[in-house]
Amino acid sequence: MKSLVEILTGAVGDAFEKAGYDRNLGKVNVSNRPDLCEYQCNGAMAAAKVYKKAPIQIAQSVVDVLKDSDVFGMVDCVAPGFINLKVSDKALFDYIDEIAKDPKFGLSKPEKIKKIMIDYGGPNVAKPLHVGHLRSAIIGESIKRICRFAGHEVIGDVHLGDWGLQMGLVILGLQEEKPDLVYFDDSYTGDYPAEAPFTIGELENIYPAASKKSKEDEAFKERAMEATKKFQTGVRGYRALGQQIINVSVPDLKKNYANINVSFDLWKGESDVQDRIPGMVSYMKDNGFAYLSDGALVVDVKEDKDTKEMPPCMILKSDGAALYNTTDLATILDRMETYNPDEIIYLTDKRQSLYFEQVFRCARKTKLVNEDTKLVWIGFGTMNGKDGKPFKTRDGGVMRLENLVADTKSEMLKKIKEGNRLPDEEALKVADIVAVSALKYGDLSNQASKDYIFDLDRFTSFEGDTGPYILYTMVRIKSIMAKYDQSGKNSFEAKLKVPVTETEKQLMLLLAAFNTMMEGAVNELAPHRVCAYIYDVANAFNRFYHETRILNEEDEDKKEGLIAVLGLTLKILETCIDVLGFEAPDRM
RNA sequence: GUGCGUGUAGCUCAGCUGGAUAGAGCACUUGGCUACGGACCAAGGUGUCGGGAGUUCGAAUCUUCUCACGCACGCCA
Repeated sequence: MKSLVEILTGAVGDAFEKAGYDRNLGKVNVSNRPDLCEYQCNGAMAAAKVYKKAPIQIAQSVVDVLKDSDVFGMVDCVAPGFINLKVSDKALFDYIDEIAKDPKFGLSKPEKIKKIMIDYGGPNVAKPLHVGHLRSAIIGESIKRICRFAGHEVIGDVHLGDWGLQMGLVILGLQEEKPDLVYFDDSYTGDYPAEAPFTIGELENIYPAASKKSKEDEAFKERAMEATKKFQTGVRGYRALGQQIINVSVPDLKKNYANINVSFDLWKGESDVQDRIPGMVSYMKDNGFAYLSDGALVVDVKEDKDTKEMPPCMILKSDGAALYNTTDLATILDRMETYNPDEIIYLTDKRQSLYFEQVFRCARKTKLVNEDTKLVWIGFGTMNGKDGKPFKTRDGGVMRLENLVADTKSEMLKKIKEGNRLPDEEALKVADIVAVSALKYGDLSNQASKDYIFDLDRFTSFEGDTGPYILYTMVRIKSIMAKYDQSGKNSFEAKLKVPVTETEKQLMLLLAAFNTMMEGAVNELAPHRVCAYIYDVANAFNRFYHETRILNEEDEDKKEGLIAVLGLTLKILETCIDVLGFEAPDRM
């Protein structure tokens, strides 16, 4: 369905044409001078040069044609050639009435439904999630939901780090502690126990201890690398242990992600594609893509138009071992063969920019991907503390994600209890929900590519541009609608009416722009646009609410119209926060 | 050295891809509760848009030069 600005653009385009000018000059935008008009068209100024006429004359002749249009409630032209417009109440009502009936509120289906894979999360098994994993999870989850809302087929893959040195460290650490385990007995040929030889709690201690030791003790480090190699080359006991590490880690990871409303469709990892590496490597060699350079196997990815240095993409280290690139390329191969997606989106720290450019070029050059499969990389900035440096715990360590979430939740609980509106048990549940909104909104309202400052006080505040403020507004709407229903009516059946006040119209104009906003968010994969939008909607609603008596409105017909606006506002806000990855409680 | 990114109000951030007087929030001041949730609303002032030059009717936005900071540049991920 056409957006409101498209409809208005059509009408103004017609007018340009009727007045004897190119209809493409009729592009209408939301006004940046709300004191003067709701929409504006600047085409007359662009036309001036082409038609060698004063822009104000052109604008005037277009305005003369538009005067009769019932789409506009006001048309005006101002020097040097702005065309100022207000949509008519009736036209706005007709439009909003239509989008209210559409589950997607007027967002058109995509021209082509794409199969999109999103690679985000990227946790390592055996290592607890830390704050560095937060942005990938939050932004990736939102982009997944945005694409899905748009109508695409979306698969989210966590892409576990389950193949690197951390596996060897844990295995060795465990061996030091429990050398008698059957996994370390090379002569053992029977089945390994179904139960893991460690709990998640123990696992979380083993890794940091082993990691620390490997930094201090060179011999230990070498043994860890050896253990890693034994694991990677498939020594039975080591493989079985590796599997146990995954078995114990994954449920814990799922729990932690669930805590912040993040979930994945696929729990594949680096280990799943190892079988593909030998074939892929010989394919690259056989077809002349890969060659030896300083002992390492590389593929050149430099292009003629490059102005910068572009090192080759390394496929194998000089000792013949696989590395990150190898696994990522094999993963692309696997995804193409298993899912054949139209698009693969990666979310990583922005410092990996060059790396992904190399990998993507290599995948293209070696034809691991189809020509029409898009590879998209989204690099996000660092989450910093108030001092502007990467976020740390008070004593300078790496903050575990679990602790960050817990801190946010307890801060939220404190604030909710200050409000003293809810019984303790409910307060606890609500605090969790609101805390997630605080955390996610605080992150998503910034542009992903930029660094941002994590400020717990600000994010958990009920005032200003925050998640809790948005939720507060929604809770308020719910409360009014519930009261309306108590009088025996059904708020969801209330019918929209032509707006009666200016603030109501302003709110409706914003609701009508949902589809335009969402289209932009989809095209740009930009959750922060959704945040900016709901903040505007919440503000417009609160302004409207403040000066409008709703339940006390005596004219039942008017009251029904007002309730219907509330209902639509709520539904649109709910849709928006859902794509952002959080939800609203009924009370708070 | 090469490349990429960032620089907008005291602080945290927007700025719809070239439009009118550059906007929000926080903080600060003031006003509004017999009100549907006052966790709200209204009002108040704050800017060399890092700097210079250019492109044109018009630049925070495009080009170029320059400064500051951050990041990345073959066997880590």
